[in-house]
Amino acid sequence: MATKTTIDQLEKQVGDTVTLQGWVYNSRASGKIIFIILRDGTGRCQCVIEKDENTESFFADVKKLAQESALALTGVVSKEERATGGFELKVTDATIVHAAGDYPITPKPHGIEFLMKHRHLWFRSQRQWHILRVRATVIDQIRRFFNDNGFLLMDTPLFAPAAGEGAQTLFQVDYFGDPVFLAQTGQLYLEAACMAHRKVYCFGPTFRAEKSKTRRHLTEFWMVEPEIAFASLSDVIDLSEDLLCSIVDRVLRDHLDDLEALDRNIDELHAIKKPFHRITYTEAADLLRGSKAKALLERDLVEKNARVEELNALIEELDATTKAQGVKQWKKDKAIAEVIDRREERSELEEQIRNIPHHMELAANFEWGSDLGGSDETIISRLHDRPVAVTHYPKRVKAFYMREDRTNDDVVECVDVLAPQGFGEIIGGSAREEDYDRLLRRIGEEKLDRNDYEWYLDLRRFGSVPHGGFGLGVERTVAWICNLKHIRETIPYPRMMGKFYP
RNA sequence: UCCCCGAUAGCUCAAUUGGUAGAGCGAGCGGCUGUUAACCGCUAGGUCGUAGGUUCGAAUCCUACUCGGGGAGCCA
Repeated sequence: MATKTTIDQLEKQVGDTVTLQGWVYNSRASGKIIFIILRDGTGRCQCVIEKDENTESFFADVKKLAQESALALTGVVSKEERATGGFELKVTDATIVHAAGDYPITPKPHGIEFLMKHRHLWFRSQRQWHILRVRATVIDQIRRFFNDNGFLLMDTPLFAPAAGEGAQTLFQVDYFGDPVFLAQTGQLYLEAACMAHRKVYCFGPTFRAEKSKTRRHLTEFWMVEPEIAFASLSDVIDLSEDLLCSIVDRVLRDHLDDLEALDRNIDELHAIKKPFHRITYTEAADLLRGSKAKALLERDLVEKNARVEELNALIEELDATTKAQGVKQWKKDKAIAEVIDRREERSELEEQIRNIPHHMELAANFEWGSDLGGSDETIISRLHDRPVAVTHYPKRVKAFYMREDRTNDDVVECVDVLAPQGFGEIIGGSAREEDYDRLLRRIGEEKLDRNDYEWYLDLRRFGSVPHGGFGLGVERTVAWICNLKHIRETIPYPRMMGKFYP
């Protein structure tokens, strides 16, 4: 009797007769031998069926199975260098669990619209499988980090009566006839909770009705928010460093194979160590206006133009291959697929090249007082090899609850942590205003309705202390760690502007 | 809300620039004993996003709309 096992256990079972249950990832057959790449959720394994007296009863049926058909295969495990994964199952028995119909996602290139429509099937594909494994570990490490460091989980409501920050970007829902909003942060509730439990965090989905269709935005995403009583801005930054380092270390420990499959530069991740760079907004503004930023963009322009030339030549060459006589079809297929990729790269570069002069202008003419734009963040993060904590933004571009700098009323004690390699903001946090009068004044200045914040003002009436925290976006973190161009691949079912299927 | 790009077979793309709509993959049938996105032969598969316009003639040119992609603003 063969024992049931999974593909991730095969290295301990060489020589044994085992049963694998899984799905046909790909299959190739000739007259008397079938190669099935079986995937079982834990990995992929090549299974070989040779036609003989043992296999005759099912050989023809298995040979006909379409991609993603489900089956159980029994056979002897061997080490096999020729096979993907390094192991092979020589099949002696097979049970067809379900013969699949015409599976839409073939092992050929597909467009993003098609893949998104088939997200429920797409995440069976190899690359998506690796990404979602890393996501699960990132989330697990976040929970562990806080649980192991004395933080208490405090769930905050998803139905919220008023805005946390700005009301324009909230989803309104009908709550038994009353309008309420889907929460875009649990922070205010956490501030109350940290006065009861000192160190707390919340972790859950959050909703933003921002009308942005970019690679960095989802309307529903996951955010973890810690909040600590008796904490200064510097304590908040220390915590963000420790958290990010622990996430990166854990992923490097447990997911090297996934990162390699995703073509992630591992050295760049190994470089993520404390301390991060800390600069003030004012220093960032100087940096933007300075010669380093200018030189970076000028070099960019030269390099990107050179790359476009390179791509032009490459595309021409590949095009010739696809049209040449006597070239094997699979070589043409590969050339066509590469042409598509290279053209996409080229059109992206061309857009970037078009934007660079504008970005240079924005950076060179950056005025103290305005918020850092996306291109500004990219410049700052690319001028550093580790994450950068940018602190002390002008008061008027930040939220009302942020603590005013007691030495300079124009700025607040806040921090944005920018991921390296131009990935941009993954953390936003601050020390919170603990002074009753100052907070009340800020509520007035922002023209918020004081009545909505009476309970929040209570926190400044009864044992108010300095406190602070931050929010970390899970999807942006995963995109950075996995080096993904687009955030939509970091969550099983992405919700974006105008998209909620499947 | 604004700017740029796109829409042709189930999928990914061609169509000599205005002159009879084509290939690969996938699907079906047949062949092949070590394949790595296997290979070889045959078959089926189309209201060229929608609606107008220009023209002897439109997938191709023009206008509007719809949908999608990328970016700006805003943000994690």
